Amino acid sequence: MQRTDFSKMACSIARTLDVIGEPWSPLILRDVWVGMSRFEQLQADLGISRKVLTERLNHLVDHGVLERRPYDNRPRYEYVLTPKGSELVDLLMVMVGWGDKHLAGEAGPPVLYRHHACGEISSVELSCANCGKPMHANDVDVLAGPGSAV
Amino acid sequence: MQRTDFSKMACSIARTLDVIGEPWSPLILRDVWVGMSRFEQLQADLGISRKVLTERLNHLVDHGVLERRPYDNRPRYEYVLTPKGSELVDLLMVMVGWGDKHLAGEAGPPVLYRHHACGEISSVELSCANCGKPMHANDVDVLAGPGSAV
DNA sequence: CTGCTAGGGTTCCCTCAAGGAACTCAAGGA
DNA sequence: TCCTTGAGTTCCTTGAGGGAACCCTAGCAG
Repeated sequence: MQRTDFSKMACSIARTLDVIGEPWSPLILRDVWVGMSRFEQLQADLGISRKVLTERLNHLVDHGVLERRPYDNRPRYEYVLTPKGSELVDLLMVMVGWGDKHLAGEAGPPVLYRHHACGEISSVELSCANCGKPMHANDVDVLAGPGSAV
Repeated sequence: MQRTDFSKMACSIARTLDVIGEPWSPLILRDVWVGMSRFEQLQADLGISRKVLTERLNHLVDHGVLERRPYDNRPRYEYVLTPKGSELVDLLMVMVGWGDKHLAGEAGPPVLYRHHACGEISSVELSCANCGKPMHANDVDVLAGPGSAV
């Protein structure tokens, strides 16, 4: 956990980091996304400490990213993405895109994504929600918004 | 710093986290993106420990995300985004989108982005690099790729 | 040529989170 | 009755983050 509290900064990046910025959280989200939903599965797949896994799962549930639901008469639970959590997966897909491009090396990408709409192996691109054209770091001006601290 | 080393995992998310997953790194990147480039500026703006700022900047430079360049005859340096670093800003823009939607509250988004292409205040949307249609968590199948560990 | 200032770091100590292993608890099943 | 399994909890050790003080270099003022 970052010792400095990011949640109160007037910055959506900092606030988002407060939710999934801790070590392991994005990887937990990834595993849940691809269908791993139980404590033991996650712990074994990630090799994460059980203590930290408990903390992260609680944190993600508290923030409405995951939902904890019983799946048996015994006290057994599984974790599934909420709609809010599914939207966070966008972030993971962009990470995958960057990592595939810059860090995959000779071996190529570890995982491929097939887009339902076109049936092709593809990757994500960022576009403007308004005009649909590409929208990257140098394509925008940054302006103060209504929630700015100043 | 996450104590477990993510860099060797066969996962582009884990590898990307190895580059910018440590506390503060995304916020440093944000500041550099919006034009803050010097050690003292970054330290003052973020309130980060000087020790940690030094470590993070070195790490980002080592990974080719930032470039350290002298800007005076005196030993003064500034940090600027490399092309690789600019592409990482995509990640920040998606964070902003999610944070604005789910965490901004009453006050509204702290910062707005005006898209050069259309001139409008907008936000990013994820689309398929192949067909251009929206591409989110539930719009893809995940398949093993050439660099998969199995 | 001496001292002052400013940027850009180091060094040091303290605390608290991550790692890891052992322990607990509830509900079936043999 | 004991065993097993999933899902945690407890406890100890180590090392990263926070914070403050210190250092080093090069210009510049007197």
